[in-house]
Amino acid sequence: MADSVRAALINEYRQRQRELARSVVERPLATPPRLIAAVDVHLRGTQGVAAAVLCAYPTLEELAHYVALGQVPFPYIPGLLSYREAPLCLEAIRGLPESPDLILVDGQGRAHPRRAGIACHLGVELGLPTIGVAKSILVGRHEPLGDERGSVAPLVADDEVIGMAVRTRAGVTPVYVSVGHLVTLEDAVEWTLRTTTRYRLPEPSRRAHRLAQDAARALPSNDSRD
DNA sequence: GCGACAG
DNA sequence: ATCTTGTCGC
Repeated sequence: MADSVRAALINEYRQRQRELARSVVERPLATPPRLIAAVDVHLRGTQGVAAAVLCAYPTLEELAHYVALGQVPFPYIPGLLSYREAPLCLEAIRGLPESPDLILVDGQGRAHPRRAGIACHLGVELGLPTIGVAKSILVGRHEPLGDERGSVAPLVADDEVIGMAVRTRAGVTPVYVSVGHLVTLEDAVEWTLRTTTRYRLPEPSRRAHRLAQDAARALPSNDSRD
């Protein structure tokens, strides 16, 4: 397709994100979440696998999980990840036997060029509290943070605090936490730390990651068409 | 024009 | 993310 057409489509999606960003609600979690879920996606060619895991808090015991398979409908374009991964994530979360009180999402929430990362997208679509927990930065910068678990540093872009770099474990690269929907940034950091035990990522996220990875590996094989 | 760039 | 084994280090 012509580059000009592609550029016009990209602008359309960006505009949609600006609208989505206006629907995001940042407010304190009403009650402590008892059911905490996480979602993650693994890709194999044009096929995708999304896994949602439901855990109990505070035990972090796994109560249920659901795996959704399907074709991935959109290319990876930095800033437009939602359109690639959100449909399968929604299917996976909706497949859980109970609605979670909080969802941990692999990727950014507000820490996005238009303040509309995939955690915002899923939260608004589901009407549920979500937190973005990303392994790397999409936009923004931060000062160095302490070495101990629990150290934080504000992630700033356009003179605005859009998220927080959080050391979830001593001696490991921080994760980048931001509001998805129906939480505050303080809640987001608090619940990221509360669900993280001995690894860099929260336990529900790790389980979703492995589940999606295993399911993707078991998939037919190499169809990496364009 | 030159990088940066979630997963 | 994916293509992919071993290897360095606590």
